[in-house]
Amino acid sequence: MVAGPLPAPSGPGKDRLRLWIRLLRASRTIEAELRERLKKEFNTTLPRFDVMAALYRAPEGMLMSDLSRFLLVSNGNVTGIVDRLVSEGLVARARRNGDRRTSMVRLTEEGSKSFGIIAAAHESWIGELLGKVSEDEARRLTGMLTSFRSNWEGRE
Amino acid sequence: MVAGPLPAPSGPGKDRLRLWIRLLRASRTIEAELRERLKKEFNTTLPRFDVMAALYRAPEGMLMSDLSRFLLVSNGNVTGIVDRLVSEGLVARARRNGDRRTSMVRLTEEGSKSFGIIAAAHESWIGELLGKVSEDEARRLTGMLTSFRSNWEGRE
DNA sequence: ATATAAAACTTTAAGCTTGAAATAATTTTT
DNA sequence: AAAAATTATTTCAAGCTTAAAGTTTTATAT
Repeated sequence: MVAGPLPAPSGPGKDRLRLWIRLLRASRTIEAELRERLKKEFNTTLPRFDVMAALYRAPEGMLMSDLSRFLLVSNGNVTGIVDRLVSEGLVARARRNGDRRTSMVRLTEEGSKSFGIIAAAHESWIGELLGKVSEDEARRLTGMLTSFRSNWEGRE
Repeated sequence: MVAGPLPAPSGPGKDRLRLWIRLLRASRTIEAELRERLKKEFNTTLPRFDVMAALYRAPEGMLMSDLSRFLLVSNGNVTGIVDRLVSEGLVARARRNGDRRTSMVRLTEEGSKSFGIIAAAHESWIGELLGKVSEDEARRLTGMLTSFRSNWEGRE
């Protein structure tokens, strides 16, 4: 029994494997393009952008653990990124009276202004990069991915 | 003109932005789970797995630049990962007579055996993690992502 | 009240990642 | 043939990433 010269994978489960590979390649392709443009146009990075985007939606601020949960990255990771954003004056940590273990992290005035500009460019880039996906197709795909997410969250 | 307390984004282009966010979250969620299982079950990493998967499909070997192009990562990155795989005895570099700048990289006997085992587990994990996506839906999604890719490759 | 456990973070070590600079070999131009 | 340009790869510095271990503070149990 010989496998032959690399036939297209087939059999039960292969459709899902193929889906995963396509999904991964699509997101890596777009991610690479965004990373490059963020660097070139605004001298920043995707992780910094992600943190700022999360904080932009939360004017009252977020805990480090909120950030880490929301962004799907580890605690220690967020510490480093926030450290750098703080040293650049884009983000501030505010000690809390109630619980001295935690601190509220939020955008500074400058951070908020800066993010607004970058976010506008970011949105138009996405429009460009996904331009060939019709609005209708975009909604259908989004729907499928949303149902994936709720299934995921509901797993034991 | 006030933005209001964070309404769901709407307007032209918002559907594509939302799609991108969902796409990114789905792939990060799955990636994190795979990374954790690869570490726990086989004491390896996703980048190592990716390199070995590419080499598994190419018994005759691949150039470093082939690997880097195929995996969508930088040249220097591949150098490091291959270095580690070589030091673990899973991959070998073979100098070529024709062009002494390049070397053919391929799986060793051990690497190939090891990858076979890991790949089987990997495929069943994907089946499990995407289990709620029906085979039919998987094919539809894959089709959309494939057309994204060909559009992408055809852009100037 | 004291000890124990839990929670929120930070630190650390190892590895991944990129873009840019450096090396070395090959090809093209003059 | 010598010089210049190109190609394939590695090295480097800076930053991202994780899991695990360590700190400090708060909550719970005895």
